[in-house]
Amino acid sequence: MRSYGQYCSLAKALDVVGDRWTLLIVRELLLRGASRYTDLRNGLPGIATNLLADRLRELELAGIVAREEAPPPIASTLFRLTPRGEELRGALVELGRWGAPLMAEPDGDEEFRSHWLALPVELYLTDRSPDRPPVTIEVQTAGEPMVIQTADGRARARPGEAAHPDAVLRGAPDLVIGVLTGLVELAAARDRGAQYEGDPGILSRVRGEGSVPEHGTAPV
Amino acid sequence: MRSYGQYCSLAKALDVVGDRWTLLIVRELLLRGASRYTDLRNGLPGIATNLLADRLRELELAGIVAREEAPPPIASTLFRLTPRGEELRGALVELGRWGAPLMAEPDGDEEFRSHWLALPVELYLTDRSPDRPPVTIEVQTAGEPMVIQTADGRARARPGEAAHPDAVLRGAPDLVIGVLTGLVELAAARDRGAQYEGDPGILSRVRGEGSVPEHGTAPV
DNA sequence: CAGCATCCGCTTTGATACTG
DNA sequence: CAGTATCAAAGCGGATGCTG
Repeated sequence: MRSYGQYCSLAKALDVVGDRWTLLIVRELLLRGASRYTDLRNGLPGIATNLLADRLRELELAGIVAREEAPPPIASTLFRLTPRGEELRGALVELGRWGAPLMAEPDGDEEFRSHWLALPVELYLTDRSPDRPPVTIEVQTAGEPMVIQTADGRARARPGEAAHPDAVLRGAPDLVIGVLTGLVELAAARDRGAQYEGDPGILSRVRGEGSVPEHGTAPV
Repeated sequence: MRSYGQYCSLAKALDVVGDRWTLLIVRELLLRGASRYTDLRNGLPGIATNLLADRLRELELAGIVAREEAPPPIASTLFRLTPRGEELRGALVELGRWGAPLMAEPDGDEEFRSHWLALPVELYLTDRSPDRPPVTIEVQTAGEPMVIQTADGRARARPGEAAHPDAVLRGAPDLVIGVLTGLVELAAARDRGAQYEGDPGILSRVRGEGSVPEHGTAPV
C-alpha cells in the first residue's frame, strides 16, 4: 500500500494493515491459530489467490506474520501471527464490536464460516457462574461444528465436537448468533428452524449482560 | 467499496469504513469536531479532492457523517460525525495504539498537523494529581498552537493558545510527542532543539505510567 | 474562496488458468 | 498444497475547470 505520508500513529497503522483483505487475514490467524495457505483461502471466501500470496508476503515483511515449515509428518507451510501480530487483537475486536449492529441486516447470499463464531463469543459471552463446574455447548451451523466452553470466567470457542456437551445448538448462522447474544429469544429461533437441546439455563449462564446495540431492524 | 460478502461483524465494519482514507476522515472529525470541507482537506494532506467528496457522500449514506448548513454568519457547509460515527472512537484509538511504536521511525518528509497531537494525548497522558488545581501546557510544534489541559483526572488537547500556561513546549513533532509520552528525556530533547519553559514537575504530572512500547530504534 | 465534477494515466484488485 | 501468470476492470492520484 502506498503510504499516507503522515506522522500520525493511526495513519501509520493503516499504512501497514489498511490494505484490502489484510485485517481479514489477521482475523483468520487470530481465530484459528497457525494455518495452511489453503485453510486461509477457505476462511477468506472471495479473495483472489494472488492477493492472498501478496498480502502474506507483505505481512511477513512487516513482522506481523511468520512463515514456518512444519516438520516432516505434516510437510506443509504454516502461517502464524508474531507477537506483534497478536497485538492487533484489540483493534480488531473494537472494529468487530462496531460492526456488530450490521449483523442484524439479513443478506441472503453472504458467506459464513463457523469459526467466525469465535468473534461474537469473545465480544458478548461470559461465564456468569464461574464458581460452578464449567459447561460446554456444541454449535452446529455450517461446515465444521464449534464448541463453546467456559473457563476462567470467560467463554471461549474452538473448532471441534464435544464428547458430552451440556447443550447442543443447531440452526442458521444469524439465528445461532442471535440466540447466543440474546438478541433472539430461544422460542423465536425455534419457530424459524433452530434446534436447542439441553437445559435453557446453560444458555442464560453464558449470555453477557451488555447486549448487541440495535441498528435498523433487529432479527425479531 | 465492494462488499466482502461475509457474515462477520469485522468484515461488515470494513465494508463500511475499510476504504482508503475513510478512517482518516473520521479521525479528523473526531479530533476537530464539525469541520468545513477545506479544513478537512487541510487535515488530510495527500488526499485527492474528488476522493474526499466521494468519501463524505458515502459516509453520509452510511449514517456516519451528517452535513449541516451553517447559519448565515458562517455561510458554509459543516460536516460532523453522527452518534454512530462517534462510536468509531474506540476502534480508532486501538488502531492508533497499535501504530504508536511506528512513530519512533523517523521519516523526514512526512506531513504533520498539530491537532493530531490529540491522539497521543488521549492515548498516553493522564492527570496524576487530579486533586490539585488543573494545569495547562501550551505546545508549539507546527502551524497552530495546541493547549493541553487537565480536567477530571484526564488530559485533553485542543487547538488554541493559553492565556497563562504553566509550561510551554516547543520543538519538532517527534520531539514534542517523545517528551510528552516520556519516550524522550527533556534534556535529550533540548539537545536536539526543543525548548521547554516551566516547572518540569508539570510534565511528569501528565506523563502516564504505561509508556509507548518500543519497536525498532526508539528516538534516543 | 468553498465545494465540488471531470478527465486521464497509473496502480490495485478480481477472476481464472496454470504449475512445481 | 502452495502458490505464479495473465489480463480485464475498478479504484486512486493529480491536474484542472466549473459554479455559487
